[in-house]
Amino acid sequence: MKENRAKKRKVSNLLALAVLSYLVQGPRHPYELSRMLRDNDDGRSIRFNHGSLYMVVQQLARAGFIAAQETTREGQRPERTVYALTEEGRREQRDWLCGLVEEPQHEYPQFVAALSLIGALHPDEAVGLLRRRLERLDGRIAQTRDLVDGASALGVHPLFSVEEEYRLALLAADRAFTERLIAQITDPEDGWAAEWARFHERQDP
Amino acid sequence: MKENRAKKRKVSNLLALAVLSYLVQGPRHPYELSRMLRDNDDGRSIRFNHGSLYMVVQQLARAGFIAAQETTREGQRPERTVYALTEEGRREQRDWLCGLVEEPQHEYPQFVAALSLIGALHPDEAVGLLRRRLERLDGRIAQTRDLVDGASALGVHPLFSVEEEYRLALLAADRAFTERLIAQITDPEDGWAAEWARFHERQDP
DNA sequence: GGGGTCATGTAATAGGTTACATGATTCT
DNA sequence: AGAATCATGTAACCTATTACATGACCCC
Repeated sequence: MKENRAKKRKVSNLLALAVLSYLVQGPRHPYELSRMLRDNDDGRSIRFNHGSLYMVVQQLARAGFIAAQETTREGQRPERTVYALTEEGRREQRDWLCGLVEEPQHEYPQFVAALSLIGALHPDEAVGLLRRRLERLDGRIAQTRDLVDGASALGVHPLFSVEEEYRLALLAADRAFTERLIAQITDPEDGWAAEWARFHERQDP
Repeated sequence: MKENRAKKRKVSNLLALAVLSYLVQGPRHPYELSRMLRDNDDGRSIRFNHGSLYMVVQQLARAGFIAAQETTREGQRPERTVYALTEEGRREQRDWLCGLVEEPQHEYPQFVAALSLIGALHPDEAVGLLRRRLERLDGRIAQTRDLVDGASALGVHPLFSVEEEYRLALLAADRAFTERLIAQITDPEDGWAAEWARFHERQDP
C-alpha cells in the first residue's frame, strides 16, 4: 500500500486555485475574475487563457466548490452568472494553497528535458548553445528585475512581488549552473569534451 | 506584426523530443522506446506514461517526422510496428533540442503560483508552512544527491547525471530563497508580518 | 458612421490520462 | 496450476486551447 502522495484534486488546474482564492473576497462573475487576473498580471504565474477560465469555473461548480448565485443582465450584453464560494470550496482553497506552500512539487522544466538529451549533440555545439543561453538569461534577469523595481517604485508592497523575486532566484541559479557546466565541458585538463566527442562519433554517424 | 517567438511545433509534447532523439540511433518499435525511457529513468525529466507514448508516436507519424517501416509479429504477441526517423524528423529533433538549450523558457512552477496567492494566508500560518517547506526541501536534496552519487559510483559519466545536478542547483536556490523569505516576514524590526496581518484582517473575515 | 477593440460567452478540436484487454512468461 | 507480472496495444474519457459569435462602446 502506498502513502497518499499529493492527493488528487477534483479540479487540478492551478487556474482553479486562483479562482477560488479570488472568490474568498466575495462572489464574482467569470468575466470579473478574468479581468482581475489580467490586471494583476497573474498570467505570468499561472497559465491562463480566456477559454480555460470558463472551463475551470464549470468544473468547480460541478465539483461543488462554487455555486451559481444569480444571473443578471445589463443592457443588451450577454447574461453574467455570479458565482460564490461554498464551504467545501473554502476548505479546498485553504488546503490546496497550504499544500503548495509547504510541499515542494516535482516539476518538469524544459531545460531538464534538454539536459537529459544533450548527449545527442556534439560537445562543441552544446557549448556554443550554452553560451547563448547565458546571454538570454541575463536578458530575462534584467527584465524581471525591472518589473519588480517598477512595482516597488509605485509603492506596491514587496509581498506582491514575491513570486517574481523567486523567479529571479531561480534565474540566478540557472545562470550559475550554466556557467559551471560550460567550464566542466571545456576544462583543458580534464573537461568532458574529448570523451563526449568520442562517444558521440560512435552513435551518430 | 509580432516576432516569431518559439515557433509552434507541430508536436509539442516533450515526450516526442525524447522519441525523436532515441530514433536517431536507429528504428525502434514503440514498446522498445517505452522500455528505454523507463530504463534510463527519463520519467524524472520528461512527463511520461505509457498511453501518451502511443499517442505521441501517432502524432509524429502524422506530422511526417517518423515513418512506419515494417510490421512484425513474434509468436502470438500483438503486432509491433517499427518506426524510423525521416529527414524532416532529424531536422526537427536538432532544431528543437538546440532551441531548448539556448533559449530559457518561461515556465509555471507550482510554487510561483502559490507565492502569487500567498497573501490570502495569515502571515503566521505562512511562516509555519515555509518552515515545513525547508525540511521537505532538505529531504529532496538528499534524495537527489544520493541518486547522483549512486550513478557516479557505478561509473556512469557525469554527463548523464547533468539534469539531476541542475535540479540540485534549483533546489538549493529554492531553499535559500525560502529561508530569506521567512526572515523577511519575521524580522522584528521591519518584517512584513504586521502590515500583512492588518491587510489580511480587512479582506478575510 | 465605420473600424477597432471591449465585454461576454459557446462550440469545435486537439491533446493527454486512465482504464481496459489479452496472450506470454515466470514464480511458487 | 494459479498468481503475478511483462509485453503490447486500443478505446473511452477528461482537459485544455482555438476558433467563432455578437452586441456595445469609443475614436477619429
